[in-house]
Amino acid sequence: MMETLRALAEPNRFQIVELLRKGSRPVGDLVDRLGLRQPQVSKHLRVLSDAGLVEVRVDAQRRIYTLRPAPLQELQEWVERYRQLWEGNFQRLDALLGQMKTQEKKRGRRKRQGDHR
Amino acid sequence: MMETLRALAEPNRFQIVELLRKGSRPVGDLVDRLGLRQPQVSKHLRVLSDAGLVEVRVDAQRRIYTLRPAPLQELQEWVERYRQLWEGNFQRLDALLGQMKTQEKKRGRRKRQGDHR
DNA sequence: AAGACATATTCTTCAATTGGAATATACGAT
DNA sequence: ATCGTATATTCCAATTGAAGAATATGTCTT
Repeated sequence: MMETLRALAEPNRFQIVELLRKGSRPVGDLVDRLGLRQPQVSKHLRVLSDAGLVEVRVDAQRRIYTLRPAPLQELQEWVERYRQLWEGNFQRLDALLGQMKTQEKKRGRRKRQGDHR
Repeated sequence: MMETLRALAEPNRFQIVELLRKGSRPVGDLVDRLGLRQPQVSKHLRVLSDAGLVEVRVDAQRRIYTLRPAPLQELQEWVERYRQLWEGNFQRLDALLGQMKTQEKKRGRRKRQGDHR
C-alpha cells in the first residue's frame, strides 16, 4: 500500500499509469506521449514494476507494459473504508473524550520517547 | 489529486490519516500515538492541511485536527475508474495496434524533444 | 504578571529522489 | 558480422524531503 502510494505520487509515473489504463503499451510509445527521455521512462517503469503496479511482456526488442490490477484494487479497498466520511453520519467526538482521559499518562510517555534517540 | 497522493505517500502522514479516520484528535494525542516528536507531527499536519486532507479547529491551546472528505472522495473516484482492470473483461490490444501506426512519426517527435532542454 | 502547556516555525543537516548523459544489452534486419 | 532499433542501467549533479534541535507564539492557571 505504502509502496503503491509512493509510486503513484510522482507526476510522470501517475501519467504512465493513466496511459496504461487504456491498454498496454511499449516503452517507446510512452516516451512519445509523455515527452520524457527514454531512460527516465524506463526508470519510472522500474519503480512502478517494483511496486507491482505494472508487468512486462517481452515482444522482440519491445517491452510491453501492462497495468496489474492488484495494487489498485487494494487502494480502492483502502479508500473505501473512508466512505463514512462523506456519507454524512460521522461523529467526531469520541476521540476527543478519549483524549481527555489519557491526559495524565502523557508526561510518562513523552519521557520514554526522549531516550528514544 | 497529485497533492493528495504525495501527502499520503509518507508513512507517518498515512498513519495520521488512519488515526483521524476514527475521529478528530488534538496534536498531542497524535504525538503520543505515533511516537514522533511534536514538531514533526506539526509539520506533517501542515502538509496534510496544505493538501486539504485535514482541517483545524481551535480549542484553547489545543488544535483539533479533522479529516476532510473531499480529497479522499476524489481519490476514491479516481481509482474507481480502474475498476475494469479487475472486473475481468479488459482488452489490452487496442493500444498495441495504435502503436504500430504511430511508428513512422517517431523519429520526428524524438527530434523535437531533443531541443526541448 | 509568571510560569506551564500546546502547538507552530525556523534552521540545519542528511538521505532519498530525480533528471541528464553516457553506455550497455539484446534483438532484428541486411 | 554489422548496423539500427528498443530498452535498461550506471554514474553524476541538483533537488527535494524529512528529522533534529532550538525557538517562537499563544493560551491557561494561579
